[in-house]
Amino acid sequence: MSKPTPLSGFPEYLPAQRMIEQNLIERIRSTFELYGFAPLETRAVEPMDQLLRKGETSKEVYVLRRLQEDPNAEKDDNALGLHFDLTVPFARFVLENSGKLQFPFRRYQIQKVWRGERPQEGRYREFLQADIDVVDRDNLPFHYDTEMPLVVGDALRSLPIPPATILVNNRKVCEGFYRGLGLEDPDEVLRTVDKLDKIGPVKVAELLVARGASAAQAEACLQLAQISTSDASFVDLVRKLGVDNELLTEGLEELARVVETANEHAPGLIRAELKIARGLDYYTGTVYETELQGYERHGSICSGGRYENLASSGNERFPGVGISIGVSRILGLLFGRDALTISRSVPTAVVVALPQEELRGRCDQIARSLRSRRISTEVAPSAAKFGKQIRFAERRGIPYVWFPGADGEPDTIKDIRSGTQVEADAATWEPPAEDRTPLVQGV
RNA sequence: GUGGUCGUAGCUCAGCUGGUAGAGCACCGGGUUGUGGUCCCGGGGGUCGCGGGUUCAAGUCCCGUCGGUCACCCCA
Repeated sequence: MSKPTPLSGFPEYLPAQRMIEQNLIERIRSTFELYGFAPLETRAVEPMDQLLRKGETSKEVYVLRRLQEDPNAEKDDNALGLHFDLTVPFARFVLENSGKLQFPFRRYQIQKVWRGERPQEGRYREFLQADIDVVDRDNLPFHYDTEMPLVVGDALRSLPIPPATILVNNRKVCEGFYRGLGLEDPDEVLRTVDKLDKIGPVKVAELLVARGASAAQAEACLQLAQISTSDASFVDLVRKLGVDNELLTEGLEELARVVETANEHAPGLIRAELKIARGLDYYTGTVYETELQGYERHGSICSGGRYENLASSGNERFPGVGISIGVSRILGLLFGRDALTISRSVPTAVVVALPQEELRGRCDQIARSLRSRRISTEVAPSAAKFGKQIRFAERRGIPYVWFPGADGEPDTIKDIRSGTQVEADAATWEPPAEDRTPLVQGV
């Protein structure tokens, strides 16, 4: 068998990187719980009709199929697909368990998702998302829309990564504005305007006109899209464009609340950016996007929004709002620039040197004693020369080597970074707090 | 899914218009009968991503494929 090669879009990390990933996940998780979000995990698959319920993303869904399924069977309406986000499975879960949940229900979910897209840096076919959502029965108070950026802001700021800015918009602003202008197809306009950064205002205007807008309408759309403020001053800027529409007014009011709340609790975190659209078509109001300083061109690292109708069946309706941190994207981008480091490639804090194979039992006892105080310890693999045993630790970044004392002498422990070696008792020795676990740092 | 670009030792790369593979670092051993990181000496390691074609001869040309990356699409 020839040497296995990587699978495009399915990244695998070495232990050092996996420890960094786990470190970030843990910080995110604890922030989510700090805000009272309850843990949830849903199965990896959903029935296709659930996944496709909301749109034309079908091409991206990986379908699950048995190798030996009957080729003559009639086409399977219950075919399964891997979920491509965590919001749709969550909506299904809420409907399925609505009788057992208390509302408003807030949960977090940190899981892999799959999309059949062409991979590139920061874009994968299998990747990890850390998602929070709040849903309520019938009506979800708007203040949850203002809470989402605060939670995610705290989570992101707890990570050793560059500063992030949450960009926020509201579908009602755009739709109301376009309708107020007399444009028929707000979704189409939104899609076009969303390309502003990539193709520029001239091309966007051309496209809008090509799709039936007048020059004046196109110009107004562009003016709206170019509004970007860190406070609620965008409201006046929009008003000056002279479009009047009820939905627009409602959207402006909502968006202003999101921005003002963020500025009150987390200055510098948020920016109203009236050109962002978000792809997923189930968003109906607030939409979030997040740029990471220095990595703006690689797209959003954290997105979400308000969905009014995602979870509904019959006369039951559970509107929600949520946002998802793209853990894999953040890692991929930062790893690509060596912008995340870890102090060692293994969890081990102490290697117990082995003087002779016959003393392994004694070394195991030392290790057990250290482990009983939660100090990660391993015993050297063989009774090699001490120089080699020290090198074993050094290559892995392990900070301490423990030397059992020869015939009656006390044990000693050596900090191989400084070279200092002192007497130590396995029953009481403690490492400095910063050496207990590998240290993850941004560069 | 469409198109562009790149792919030589673990890493960074050299290899002229085709003539049967090299450097630095890393790694291993010895100098140093047991405490590393300096220095000296020595060593292992590549079917040049993979497959096919052209040619007397291909890392070097052509095609395909896989992988990385970029653009489109879409999006974490």
